[in-house]
Amino acid sequence: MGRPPCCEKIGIKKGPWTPEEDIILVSYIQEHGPGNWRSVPTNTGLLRCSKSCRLRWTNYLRPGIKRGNFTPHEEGMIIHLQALLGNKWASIASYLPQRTDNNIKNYWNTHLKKNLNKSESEERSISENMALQTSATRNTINHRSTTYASSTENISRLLEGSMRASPKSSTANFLEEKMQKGTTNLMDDHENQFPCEHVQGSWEEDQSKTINGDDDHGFLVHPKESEKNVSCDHDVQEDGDGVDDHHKNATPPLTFIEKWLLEESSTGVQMEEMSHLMELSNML
DNA sequence: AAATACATCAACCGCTACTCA
DNA sequence: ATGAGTAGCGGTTGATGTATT
Repeated sequence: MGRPPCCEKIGIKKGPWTPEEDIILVSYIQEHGPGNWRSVPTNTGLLRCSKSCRLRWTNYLRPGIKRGNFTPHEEGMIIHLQALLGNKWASIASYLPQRTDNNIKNYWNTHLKKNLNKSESEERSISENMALQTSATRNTINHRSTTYASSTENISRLLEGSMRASPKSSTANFLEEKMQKGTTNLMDDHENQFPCEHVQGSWEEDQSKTINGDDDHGFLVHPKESEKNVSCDHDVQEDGDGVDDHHKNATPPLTFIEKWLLEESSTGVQMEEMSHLMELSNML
């Protein structure tokens, strides 16, 4: 028979989220943690379906999301993981915890796929392709310098706007209070309030490590700073999703991957990634 | 300066997987 | 064992911004 989609309910709003809605959602998740999305619209009064709330959080508001330019290394990771895993964007995203699956998917479709096809037609080697793609893509995206480093930044910005525009809501007060207390670093709260077992997916675990690590706390990291942490602490969770039957179709050029990773691994970070990739390749 | 084409990405849709009663 | 409900994933669309003519 089939259940009607939740979004077909009357009165459910669609389209772009407003700053006010973002604030409400963020403050609710601050209080209750992500999960139980069904109850979010009910408890917040948001005229959005649970799905939309979840997507908004995971793709945009979630702490630790890095926006803007993909680094050459990230590009390389995506290209090779795509070759390895196919269009398993969520799995690929688990290797790049600061990027969302949606983000990676978009980037692949708009930049990498195109360049890859072009390159393939020129019958170049994969490593040569990577160099080409890297420089080409950098040229393409450099004009877009909107590095939207963290969701706190987003929220504080929109908060500023909404506070100027409208009388303070209780949620706005809640957030502003946090900011003024110097705990703009919502991630501290996030850590306190979202213990790892509460959060789902691989990101949160990766993220909690990233957040706990070093001196920056993930949330208010300067874009440049956060870039330094790209692909650090990739404690990839093999939750089964990452390695599935899709791989059977893939014939990954593992030697290239290994070679590339070795070449790239001057930072040492990639060694860990490589070991994960090797694990994957062993399972194929 | 205006019109048009192109690029980007947030958000939606529909499907599958998973959980639980 | 089964079916309903929910979460998550991947493909696609549409709004918006930017470049080009």
